[in-house]
Amino acid sequence: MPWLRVVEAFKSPPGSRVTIKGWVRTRRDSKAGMSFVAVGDGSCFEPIQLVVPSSLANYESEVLRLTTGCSVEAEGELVASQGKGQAVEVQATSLKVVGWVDDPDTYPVSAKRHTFEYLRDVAHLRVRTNTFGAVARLRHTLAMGIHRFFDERGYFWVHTPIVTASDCEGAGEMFRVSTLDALNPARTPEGRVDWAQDFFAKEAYLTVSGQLNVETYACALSRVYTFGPTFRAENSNTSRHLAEFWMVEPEMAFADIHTNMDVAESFIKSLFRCALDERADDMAFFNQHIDKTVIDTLTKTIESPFERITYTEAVNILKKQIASGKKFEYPVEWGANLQAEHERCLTEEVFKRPVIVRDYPKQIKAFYMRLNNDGRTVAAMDVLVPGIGEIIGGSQREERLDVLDARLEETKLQKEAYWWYRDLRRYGTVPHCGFGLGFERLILACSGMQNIRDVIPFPRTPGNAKF
RNA sequence: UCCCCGAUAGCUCAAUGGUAGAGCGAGCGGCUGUUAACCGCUAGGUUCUAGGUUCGAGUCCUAGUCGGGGAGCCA
Repeated sequence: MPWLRVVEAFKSPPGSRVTIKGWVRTRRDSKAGMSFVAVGDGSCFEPIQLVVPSSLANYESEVLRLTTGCSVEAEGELVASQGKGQAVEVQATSLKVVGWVDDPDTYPVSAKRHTFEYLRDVAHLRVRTNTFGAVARLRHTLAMGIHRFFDERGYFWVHTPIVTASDCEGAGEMFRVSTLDALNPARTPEGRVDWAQDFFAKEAYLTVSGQLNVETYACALSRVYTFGPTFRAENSNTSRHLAEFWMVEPEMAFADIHTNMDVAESFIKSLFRCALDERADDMAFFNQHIDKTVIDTLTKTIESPFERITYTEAVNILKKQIASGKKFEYPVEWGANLQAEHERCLTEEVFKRPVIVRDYPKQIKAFYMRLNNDGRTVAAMDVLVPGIGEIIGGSQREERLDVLDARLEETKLQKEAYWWYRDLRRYGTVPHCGFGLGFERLILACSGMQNIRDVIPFPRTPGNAKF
């Protein structure tokens, strides 16, 4: 009898003889001489119902003792269901218990509602719930969608390093990577820690971005992207930050900020479409139980163009909002960073759809962003979406060596440390651009989930690296 | 890191400074082609930790730990 995943069983014709393997979700007994056992194996949202007759030899001894979480292996015939609630079910001819649940009373994910906060403490078991199973499948589907999007457009996936010994990565606290004895490190004659004796013979860290590395590949392969884990040692305690998260960073040669915006917009839309088309079962669940507007939001986002404005226009719009009575905690002033409340106002109240803001004052952006002709703004862009805020940050890169050097000087960075980055501008430089998309923030947007800790299997945050 | 809120049964939550309760889950029984099943019974507690105030603290005070919401940093 062929072993079918539940998702395959649902697609098989009635009369098929099948083997199902999975975990018990619920059990209901009927005095009509049978038990109904819902079994899920994670292959799709819906569990499949086994109809287990009381005539089985182990019915009294085992089937009636099944509880949520037990693993089972059942054989039977796929039949049209006599009951409501499911089209097909398995009329079981045998049911073998593979693994019991030790103590059903304390099984952490019993068949009842649990809060997400509680489930984070049992992250090893929470994926057995409806919500976390759906998130896990959506996460996979979006990851595959990302690779497909770029593959179809001729981008090459570049595996930029996780460990970086070049201190070129700029802003953001980094995690140190070291094999020195923390209690008794090698020391220089002056008594300082002697990093020359460390594993990489210099200070090393976990990457905060693959961008600088991937630029080198863009300046040879033309269209490339990275997709991998990223680490930030910031003490951020919010529902939108993780110490370890996944980031997608495309980088394109012979392309300017406008191409960058075009790619970012079609990228987001493509992924929203991917979620709706390929995870319809899980999306229906999210829409019903997590966020009743999520499918509508994704659909509308796909159908309408993103708003595109400059930072200067954004400031003017926000000032008009204030003039007509809108209250902000922080002032709106040209030259200052847009606060979360300002970004939210733009995307949620003024335009009510995704907004791309570009051309920010150079003093609030990174050294590598291309200086505009006005001499005071750079070709940077942020994509803001309702409910999440910033989901993408990117820019056209400064390809002119003299301008780059001037910016390095302005921001008090050491030219020598960026020697290979500067080489790209010395040898056949080209206009190029790219952006970074927070993968978990994308999953938040697609699912309607509220907390970023619930869309990654094992979240790492300040003070927490359990599991 | 800053501001605010919280921690009581396996889970979600009640309890005026005066005998710690309910719903769900679990166990047992009943009923039923069941499906958030339903009905009855039973078990289940170091009230986060350490101090303090009080005749008496789940409740008030102090410190800590953990969690949530918001802010900053960003993706």
